[in-house]
Amino acid sequence: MLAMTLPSEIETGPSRRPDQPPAGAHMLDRHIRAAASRVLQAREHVFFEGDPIHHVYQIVKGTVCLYMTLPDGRRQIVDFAHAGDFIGLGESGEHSIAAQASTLTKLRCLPAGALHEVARHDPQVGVQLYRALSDQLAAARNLLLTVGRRSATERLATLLLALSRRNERMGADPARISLPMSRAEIADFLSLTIETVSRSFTKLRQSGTIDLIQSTLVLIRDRRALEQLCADEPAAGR
Amino acid sequence: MLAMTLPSEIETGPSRRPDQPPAGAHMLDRHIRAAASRVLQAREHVFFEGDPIHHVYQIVKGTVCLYMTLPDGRRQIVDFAHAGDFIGLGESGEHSIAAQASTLTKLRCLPAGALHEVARHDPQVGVQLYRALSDQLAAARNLLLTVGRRSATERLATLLLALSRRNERMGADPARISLPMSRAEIADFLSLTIETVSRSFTKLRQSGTIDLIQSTLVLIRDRRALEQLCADEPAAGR
DNA sequence: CGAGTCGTTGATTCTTTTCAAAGCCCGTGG
DNA sequence: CCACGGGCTTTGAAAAGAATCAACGACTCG
Repeated sequence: MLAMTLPSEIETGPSRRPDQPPAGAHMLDRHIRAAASRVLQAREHVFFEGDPIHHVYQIVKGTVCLYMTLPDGRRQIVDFAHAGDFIGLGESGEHSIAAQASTLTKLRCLPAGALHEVARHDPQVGVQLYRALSDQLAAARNLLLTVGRRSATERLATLLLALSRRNERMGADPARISLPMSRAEIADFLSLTIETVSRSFTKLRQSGTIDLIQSTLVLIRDRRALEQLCADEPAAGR
Repeated sequence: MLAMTLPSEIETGPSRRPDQPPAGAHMLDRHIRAAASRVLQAREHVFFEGDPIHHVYQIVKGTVCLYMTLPDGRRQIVDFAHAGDFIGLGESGEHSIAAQASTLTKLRCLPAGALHEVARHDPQVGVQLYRALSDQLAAARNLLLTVGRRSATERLATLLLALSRRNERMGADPARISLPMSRAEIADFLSLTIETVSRSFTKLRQSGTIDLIQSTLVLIRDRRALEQLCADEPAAGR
């Protein structure tokens, strides 16, 4: 198992500036900066179901899909992790889910033991991890609602709108969505088949809701219609 | 394993008694014991989607279902909370899900602010809440796999086996399952209709896998068959 | 005992899956 | 530079599974 990082080692991070705040507000950032990083090609795995847990990872760049499988091969993607997100949080012993890069991805590797040790001593870090976990719980439950109760087209609309909103938050064009995942991944995320995903794209295109510039590049033409389909919030004052 | 709590900070809690144990191991329990409790009849709500967050609750007795709804009324139950479980963890601002008692239920009410304050000062408590949240995340993802990728009968088998295993953990008869929820709740949990749930029960009964003593009391006759249907673990050495 | 809720069963419809094949995009190699 | 091959995506037709619509039965509570 991994020993606690010594304070001196914390300083290792590249590009630290001396004007740091007094409290532990950025302790986590520091540890992350000090961590080893790892680059994965699309389709490479970060870890598999059942692997012993060594690290918690933070996505620096790219998209990672987290999935579970049944023995007969049926697969359910339970989350897509994007830049900034943590994966492997809250697990102990061995991984209960697998993580696979969807695109070229860069990760920071945080030794799990050390991270939890830090969290134990530094409430700030603990709170940060707690929040991250809460967000993942909320995401899982939202996906559950989508998969359990929405139709195929509604599911796709929900995904597109989520990606659009993500663009918005990141300062990118919310009407132009570059899909970081394949049809197969979308299918396994939305609990559909690739054929149904494809047909749903076609339906949205034919209804004028979206444009498909390429199979991986979507333009939202009618956001209202998309929101109507998701119907997650009574889309009132927007 | 766990870091020592700072003795001075432990003293902060309200209604502290002098016979406290040395470590923070029972801090959370104590706060819980000191908390107000609340009794709800079946179908009463603990809180609704959108309610401001005042408390985190721990179930003392009974079963609470947590659900989300779409504006048109479609409902997805995302979890059933049983005795010992926390509900309302990880939320902030207002509740994103609703909580409704399935049976006569007793809760302990923990003021959310105070609890988080304690967690901030006492890593033991923080870790406990973190674990509870991790468990909920794992549960949500498992349910996602079930709902997304299993057939109707498999879903029901998965639920029955989960309840059976829960009995096992609690020292009750794993072959005798007393369902604390209605068909409608099972349907909304497994993303089916009540008719399909009923038909799945019938199928399991007719295949000799279970007995239905009453609509709410199930006897497992062929556990192997049930495990086969779930196929969550290669059911090898069991 | 009657009303009402909850659960089961049946017939039909609908959505999605499955099976099958063609089209498209892209990189490779001639 | 263009032809070829392979994977990914789209489209079509048929089949399966679950939902819907409808009615009946069972249990519970006044």
